[in-house]
Amino acid sequence: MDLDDRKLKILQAIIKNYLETGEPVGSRTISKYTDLNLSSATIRNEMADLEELGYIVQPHTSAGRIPTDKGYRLYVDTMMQEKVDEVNNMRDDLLEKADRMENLLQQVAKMLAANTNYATMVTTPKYRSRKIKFIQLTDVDEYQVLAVIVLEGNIVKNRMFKSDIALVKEDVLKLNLALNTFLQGLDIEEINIGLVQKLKSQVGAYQELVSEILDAIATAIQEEGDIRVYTSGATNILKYPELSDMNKARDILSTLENKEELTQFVDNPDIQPDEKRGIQVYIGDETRVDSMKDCSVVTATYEIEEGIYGKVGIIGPKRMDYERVVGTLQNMMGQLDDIFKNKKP
Amino acid sequence: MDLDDRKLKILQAIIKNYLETGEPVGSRTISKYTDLNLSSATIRNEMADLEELGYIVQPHTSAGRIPTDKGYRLYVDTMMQEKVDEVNNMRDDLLEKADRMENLLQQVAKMLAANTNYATMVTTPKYRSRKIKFIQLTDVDEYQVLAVIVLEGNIVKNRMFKSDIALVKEDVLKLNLALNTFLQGLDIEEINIGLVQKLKSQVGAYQELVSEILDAIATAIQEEGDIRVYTSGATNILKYPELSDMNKARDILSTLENKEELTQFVDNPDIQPDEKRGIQVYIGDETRVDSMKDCSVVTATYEIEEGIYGKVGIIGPKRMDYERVVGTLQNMMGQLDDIFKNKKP
DNA sequence: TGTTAGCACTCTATAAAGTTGAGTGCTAAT
DNA sequence: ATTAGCACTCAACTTTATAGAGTGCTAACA
Repeated sequence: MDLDDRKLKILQAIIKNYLETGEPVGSRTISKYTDLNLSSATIRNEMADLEELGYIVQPHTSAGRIPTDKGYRLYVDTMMQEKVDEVNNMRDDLLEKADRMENLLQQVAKMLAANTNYATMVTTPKYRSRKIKFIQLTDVDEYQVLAVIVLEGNIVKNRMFKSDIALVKEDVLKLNLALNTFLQGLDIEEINIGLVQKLKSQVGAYQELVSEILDAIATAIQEEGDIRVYTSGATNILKYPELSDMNKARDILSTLENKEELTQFVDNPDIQPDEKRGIQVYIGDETRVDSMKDCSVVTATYEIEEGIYGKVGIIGPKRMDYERVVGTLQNMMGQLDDIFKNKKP
Repeated sequence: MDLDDRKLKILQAIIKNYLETGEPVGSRTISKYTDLNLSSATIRNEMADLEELGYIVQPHTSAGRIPTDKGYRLYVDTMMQEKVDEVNNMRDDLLEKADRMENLLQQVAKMLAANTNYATMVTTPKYRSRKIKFIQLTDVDEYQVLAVIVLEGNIVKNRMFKSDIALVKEDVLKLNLALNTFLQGLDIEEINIGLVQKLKSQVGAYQELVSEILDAIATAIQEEGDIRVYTSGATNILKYPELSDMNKARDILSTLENKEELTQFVDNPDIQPDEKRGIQVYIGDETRVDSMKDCSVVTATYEIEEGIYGKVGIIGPKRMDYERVVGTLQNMMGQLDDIFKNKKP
């Protein structure tokens, strides 16, 4: 027995219907609301076959059928016809409110959540190594100095330091110069003890301050390498009865609140032909997150420059409206591309 | 009929028991588990009185009693004996992980949530006006310039700008000087059109860049004035059956996710004698947040310097463990005080 | 006069039993 | 190969019964 055209059509009808209603779909429904013109009995026979093939199951003997993960997978891979979503003027809204990367990403999460009625996540882009572009020391007052650290890619960090000894303006300038000559263009791994010693030998009484600054630089680079995750619309999860079971809901919401587990969508082993903006669909267990075994996650990849990318994800029930979600995500990725391109005129 | 000592003791016993169990408390329970040595019948009589006085109610005829908001209020105001919570080594943990204000506050929210099993919120401190301490312009490359804006209180903001025309090093220096001479020490309201015109007349071809920078300064100051709210442990709400009703839970969680409504705890009209670190308890409707009518919120005030303060809040069911929460908060406020004091040696 | 034992009563929560209806699988006829 | 028809199943809902926690009231007691 194999999956002929009619079986495929019936399966599609079942899944479509289930996506809308969330209720098991019976043979009569399919018989009535498709143009196949088959009686419910025939549909029943076909359904029995589809069940044997593993695409659908009955929650219990006398109920209709619901799709299995395998069924959803087939649907997503071959039967879905993407809807292009009219997320009009999203870009304008985005630009208006967000002048900085972090805001932008948070805004993206928010808009997607509002648009889809699912929970959303956005990860910060993942950089490989980051080199130091330059450091600028400024004396704020007699005992305080501000260090602005600019990394490759124009990532700016600033830290305030307190010195135990009163600062002399010329010393600060000298320190600045010393730091830059030693550190400019270096990566974090390249800052070794020898270098630190050499640097310290040149700064006289300010050794302690320099230590602090070096630490700060290290953590700054480190933390820039960390992936952060923004989420939005977590409570949308509660709109879907099949996820509103108190325990499931708590687990999912915790996962969304804690965020750690979400980073695992970034490094995905299954690489995918790229014509679809890196859109990936994880169904149920495919998410590899235990609390999300009743969810699906759709992720898309945005790239801010060659090889530096992050993920945008939509988290909803398995019966989420995949077409719309994929459409919305593709649209959003387009908007983001525009923004990132426009940023370098 | 008035609230004599015995009634008070019984009320206290009822509330204590209800805080623990969350179940209506019957006369027999009180008769057995207090040292009053009264029969359940007597307790019943007293309970009837307490009900008439409005401190307790029956959810239905044949059930025990639960405290009303008025009952809780009396308890919190007069009967509670604060437990000092041993939040040991919290400070070390805090300092270790958080080198910056924002991180610190987020960390505070997280630790409190972990410690109390309730949801928590922390607001950023509320500044009055902020004056510009100095601005520092640095050319990053030929077309880009970095502006570091330092506000009074050592708040540092940085923005990157693109210039349409190639930047000349000396021009950037001049621009820097001009900006500082005009803007240093000024508040946002003091930057008027006349001043802007004068400034622009001195910067030759860079008028557009200056406009952008001024805009950025304005939004930087503005956004520093905005109160942000961090929350943590939102899902703890779901641990309490009386809040786990799907609709209540959704509403509460949304409120916590959206955060806007939470800022209203910052500006509190009821001022309070300060020996208790500004701890306030809002019971049910007192929160003035509709979705939280079944919750209580306990807030404490931290002050980073004279007049500049923010709030830390714990959100839980009405039957939250007020003693412990107040204790924990007082403790935490102590730790924060230490940290802020140590910051200026 | 305050306290208490005792009893009838109330009402929720839980369990048990009954009912309904959507949906199935199988068989026999087309 | 398709379909009408029928017996069967099972979750979901409704109804009825039962248990028990708790009350209010009364009358007796110290």
